[in-house]
Amino acid sequence: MLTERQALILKVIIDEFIETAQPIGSRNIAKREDVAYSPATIRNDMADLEDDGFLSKTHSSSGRIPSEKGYRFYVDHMMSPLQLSNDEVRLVQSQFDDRMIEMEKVMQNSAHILSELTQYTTLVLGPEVYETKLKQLQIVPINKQSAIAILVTDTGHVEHRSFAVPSEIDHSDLEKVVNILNEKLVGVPIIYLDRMIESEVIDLINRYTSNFQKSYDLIQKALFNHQTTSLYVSGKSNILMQPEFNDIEKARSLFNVMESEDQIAPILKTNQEGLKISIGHENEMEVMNNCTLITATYTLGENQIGTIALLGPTRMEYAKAVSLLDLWSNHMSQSLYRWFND
Amino acid sequence: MLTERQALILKVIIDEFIETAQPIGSRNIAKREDVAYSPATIRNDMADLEDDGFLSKTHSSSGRIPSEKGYRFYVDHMMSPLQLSNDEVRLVQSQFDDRMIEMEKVMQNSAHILSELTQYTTLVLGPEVYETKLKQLQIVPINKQSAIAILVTDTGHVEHRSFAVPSEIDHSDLEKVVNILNEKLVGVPIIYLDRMIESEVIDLINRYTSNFQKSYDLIQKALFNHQTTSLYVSGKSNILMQPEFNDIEKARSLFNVMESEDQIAPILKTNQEGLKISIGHENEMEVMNNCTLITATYTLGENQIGTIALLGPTRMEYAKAVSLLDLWSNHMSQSLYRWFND
DNA sequence: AATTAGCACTCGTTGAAGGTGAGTGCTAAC
DNA sequence: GTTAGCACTCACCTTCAACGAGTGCTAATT
Repeated sequence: MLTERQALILKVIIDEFIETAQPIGSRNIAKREDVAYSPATIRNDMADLEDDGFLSKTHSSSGRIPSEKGYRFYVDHMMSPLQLSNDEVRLVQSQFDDRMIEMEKVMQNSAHILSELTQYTTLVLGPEVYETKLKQLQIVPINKQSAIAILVTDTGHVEHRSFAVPSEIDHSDLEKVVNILNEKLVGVPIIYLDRMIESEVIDLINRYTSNFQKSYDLIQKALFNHQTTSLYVSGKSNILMQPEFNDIEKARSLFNVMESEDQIAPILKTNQEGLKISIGHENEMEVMNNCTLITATYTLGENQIGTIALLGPTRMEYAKAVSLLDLWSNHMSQSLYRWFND
Repeated sequence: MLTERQALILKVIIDEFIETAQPIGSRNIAKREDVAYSPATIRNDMADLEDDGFLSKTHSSSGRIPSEKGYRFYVDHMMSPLQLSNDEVRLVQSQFDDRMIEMEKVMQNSAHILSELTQYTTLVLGPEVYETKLKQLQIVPINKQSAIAILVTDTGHVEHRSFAVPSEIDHSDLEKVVNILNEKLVGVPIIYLDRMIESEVIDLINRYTSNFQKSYDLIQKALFNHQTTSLYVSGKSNILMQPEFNDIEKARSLFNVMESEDQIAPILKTNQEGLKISIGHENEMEVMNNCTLITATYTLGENQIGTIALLGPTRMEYAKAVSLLDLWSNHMSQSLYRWFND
């Protein structure tokens, strides 16, 4: 479809535009060493590329900028994976050493490091709680009126809530109920806890005193009654550094979306395996129409358990972003496998 | 020092400027019902107020804007505490019901609600860990190679870290060590844990097998080896909504500071009791020279344990910000007292 | 037939010039 | 002590012209 020369010109324009954020003119392209054609020739090809929708102009006599179709072609057919620097690779590897590790920290850290390395905003969506299984329940009394309930899952996720303890309930009551719950529920997937309690535990508890029931109610409220989608966002303010957000209104509306977990989480969830790149209007959300979102999934064993994503302007350093995200998600999946599979 | 009329004019200018962010002219002041003087009279007083440093101009024929000295005078002498709306008061109260409660959630929630109510950025600095005492240690094995160590304090703070377990160490070893630690260390202030271990526990552990020592090392690394300053920031992007940050460069530099816990925490720490208002250049940090920071401390019993602050432009709704922060910190202190003192 | 040189044309950007209006300071009158 | 009147200032807006980076088209060159 594209001649070799057209492809070269498209690539040069995209590469330059990614770097400078300025429209690219034919004369500047001709100056490059790897381009051996005159400005006029280049102009002809540019006109063709524009006709075919790969380029556009900001006004009738301006240089060209890539269109979304241009980026799409670039990403699908011409992008050479960037050789990451040794420093970068080493930094990524060092994040996954064998020392202390737990889900929250991994995700937080991932968001942080990737946003540092790319200067884009990083979004990490953690494992759905219901994919994981109960490892242990624990009650820690704080004082006469309050206690903390702690739930640990087999992925090392720790949930905790404190709650008020009515005076008629003794800590030993709580403890006994927790023992019963642990006995019956350890190993049960979090999502089935409710059903399991219904069928296996309720009867057992009802056999005992009313305090047991009350204790159970407390624990139930504290631990089983809330959904957790764990979303970590880092480098939100990097978006401000991009010239496409010099218009402060655009920055404001994008920030508003990123502040809202409800709006972000679904975008990250609807996701096939591997890397996915959504350019400009391929993003459903209107405020992201001048952004690119690259998502990668990570796995625990065979299960996809979460998503990690980079959000930047459509003028994104695709090669670098893709390479990094790929490297990271692979390392992460491998490490999770090592840590959480016996 | 100021005549009554001058004070009135100063107050009107500040009130109007807080609302509109525009320089205020004499004619507009004269139009107000509560001002019975002609523009010329007002102009004379404005000139005097400018001579005394309470007002300034953006250019020679512009209206007046408050100077930092003007705000300072306003805050110290003329600000009438705002009657908060019933909705607001009720909302604040409802946040401190007696149900499930724990430090992290309180702080997170405080930051969130206050930034919603004020539209400024809210910063909450949590209790220094070393002010609190150990309530319980716990180890939860995840699988053969990893376990999670959980530390609970008497303020309901929960720290947890997972760590790799070498093959030669059995979970029963870990458990025994934790038992010893709990026996000796419960009730000890977190800051003294190290010393206490040195003097009381090490000997005890050394009497047992080398696996005990290794187990202890693991736990030590996981739990006792990191400082926690818990800083919660909410509504950072609110700063973007303020017209004084239409200049995106200013917004960028302020964001950079707010992203860095190291730079923010000290500002919140150096703090006397009660409310403190730092206007413009009273803030040491240069990027905050056009901001006002209002900090309030909250207590647990007699001890100040943390700080809660609002950051906005110098043109801040002082009356509302102060009233809300005051109301909130009082409620918070009272609730903490109820929850964490027997 | 493909490439390139030449040239007229487009249009955003910059800066100067002039008009407008909200504001001031000063003086003189009330 | 207060106010009316008036000249003055200056940010802001609009208009206009010059500039230049870029284009498209045509004709010449390879």
